[in-house]
Amino acid sequence: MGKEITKRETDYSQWYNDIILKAGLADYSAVRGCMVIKPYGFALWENMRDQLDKMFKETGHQNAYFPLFIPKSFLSKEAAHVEGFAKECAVVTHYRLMNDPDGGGIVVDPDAKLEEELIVRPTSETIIWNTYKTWIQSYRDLPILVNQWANVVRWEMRTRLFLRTTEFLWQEGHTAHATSQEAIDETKLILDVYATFAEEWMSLPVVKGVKSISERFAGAVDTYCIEALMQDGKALQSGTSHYLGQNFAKAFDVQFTDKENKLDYVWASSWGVSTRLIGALVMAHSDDDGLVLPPKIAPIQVVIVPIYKGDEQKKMIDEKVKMFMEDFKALGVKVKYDDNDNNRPGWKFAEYELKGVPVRIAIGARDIQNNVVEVARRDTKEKTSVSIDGLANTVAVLLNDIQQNIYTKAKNFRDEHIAKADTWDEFEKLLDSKGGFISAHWDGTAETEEKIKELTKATIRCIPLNNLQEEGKCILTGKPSKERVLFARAY
RNA sequence: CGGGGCGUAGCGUAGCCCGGUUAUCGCGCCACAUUUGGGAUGUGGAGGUCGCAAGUUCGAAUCUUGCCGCCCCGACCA
Repeated sequence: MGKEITKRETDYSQWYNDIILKAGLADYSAVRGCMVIKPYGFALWENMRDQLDKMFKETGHQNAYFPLFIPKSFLSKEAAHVEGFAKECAVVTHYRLMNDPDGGGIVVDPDAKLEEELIVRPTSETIIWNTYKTWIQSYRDLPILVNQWANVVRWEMRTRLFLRTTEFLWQEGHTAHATSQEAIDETKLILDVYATFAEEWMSLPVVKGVKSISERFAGAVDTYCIEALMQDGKALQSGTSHYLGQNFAKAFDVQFTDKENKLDYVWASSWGVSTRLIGALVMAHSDDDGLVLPPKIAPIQVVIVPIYKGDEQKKMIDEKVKMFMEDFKALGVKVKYDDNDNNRPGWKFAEYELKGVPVRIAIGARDIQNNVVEVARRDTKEKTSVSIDGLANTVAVLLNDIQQNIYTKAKNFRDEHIAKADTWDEFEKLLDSKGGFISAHWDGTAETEEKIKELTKATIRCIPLNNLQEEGKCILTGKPSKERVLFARAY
C-alpha cells in the first residue's frame, strides 16, 4: 500500500495535514510557519484566482500593485489599525550583509541600518491610502476601484497549512468613494461576490453576516464576512469585506472636493480572500480517501486510465481515447490521459482519488468491444458503464451533477449544524455534542462576548444579514436582546 | 510563550533503558524479467555527517551537558 491518510475520527488535524501533504497541495518549508505551495495546489489556487479576478473585473475593478514594504510610520497613523497589527509584523532594519570579520560566516552589516525601518505588509491599507492621497482631488476622481493580488506576512504564533501561515497569498481590494452609501454598497457587493464564488464555484455554503465589534477588522467601521462550516463542526471565516468609513482618509488626509465645492474626506472599503480558502475546501468536502474537489475549480476534471495487456491493446485504446479526448476539449473539460506505464491501474485509481479528481474513466480492451467505458465519480464513489457515443456530453453533465451534489451535501451538513439555544445549559451541550453554529441571544456587549469565549471557546462568528428581529434574553446574562447571533468554535 | 511529542537513507521506522562486528525493517528509487479491470511479483543493486556541538570512554545512534529544528495542543489571529 502507498499513502495512508489518518482517518478523520482518529485525528482530524492529522487528517487535514495528511490530505494536503499527500495530495501534493503543499509542503512544509525550511522557514517556520511558511509553506511551499506545490504545482497541484497552485493550479487549484490559480483556478480560484482566475474566477475571482474575472468577477472583480465584471464588477468594475482593476488590478494594480503596491509595494511589499511599508514605512513603519505609516502603520501607526490609524490608531486601531496599528493596535491590530503591531504584534505580528516582520520588520526590515538593515539592507546589507557582510562577511563576519571573526569568521562566523555572513552577518548583518551594522553600518547598513535603515534610517526608517520598513514593515513587510500585513495588509496594504496604509501604503495604498498614502498613494490615494495623490490620486484624489475631486469627486471626478472617484470612485477608485482597485484590487491587488499579493503576498502578505503576519507573524502568527501558531501556523497551520493554508489556514494560517506566516506568509500567505491573497487579493486585497481597496476602494475610494464620494459617499458613505456608495462605500457601504461596494462592501456589500463584494460580500455577494465572495458568497457567490464560495457557493457556486467551491460548492461551499456560507453565512453572510456582520462581525461583532471585537471581531472586526482593525480600522474598520463594519466588517462583513462569509462564514463556512467545516466537517468537524468548527467555523471558518472565509472572506471579509470592510466598510472603512473615513478612518483611513482621515489618517492619511485624503480629501476631495464634492459637487458643491465642499471639502470632505473620502469614504472607503477594503476586502480580501486568501489561500485560506484552500483550507476551507479541504475541510468542507474531503473524506478519508483524500481530497474531493468541486469540478469547477479542479485542476484536472477528468482522468482517463487505460487498462491493457501488451502494446497491441494499448495502441487500440490510445486511438479510441484520442477520439473522445477531442470532444472533451471542445466542451472545455480539463482532461488528462494518464498512460504512464510506470504505475498500474489500481495505483492510479487510488492516486487520483487522493488528489480529488472528480471523474475517472477507465478503458480497457473489453470496454472497447462493448463500446463503453467505466466512469467513476469521486464524490459518491459510484461506478457506471457509459457508452462511448456521446461520452464527453454525458461526462459534462455528470460534472455539473457532482458540483451540485458536493454543494448539497455540504449544505445539508451545515443546516443540520445550525441549532438554536435558549439556555446556557443547552448552549454548552450543543457546543460539546455536535458543534456547528449556535443561534442564540446575546446582550450586545463585548464583556459578555469575552466571557462566553473564556467559558466555552466559542466566539460570535457573525450577526447574519437580514437577521430576524425577535425579543429574547441573553444566553449568559439574561439581559434583553433583540436578535440572535451565530456562535461557534472557529479556526 | 506554556504543555506534550519527535529528530536514524527521499518517506516511515527498529536499535537507545543495559555503550562493543558491516546500524534494522518496510515503502520509495535504479536494472532486468514476468505483469496491468482497485495501491503487482521476483531477482539483483544504489542510497546513512544516526539534528548540531562539546564532554565521558580504548570505543558513542546509545551515557552527560548545551543548543537547534519540526509537529500536535493552548494563549494570539484571516
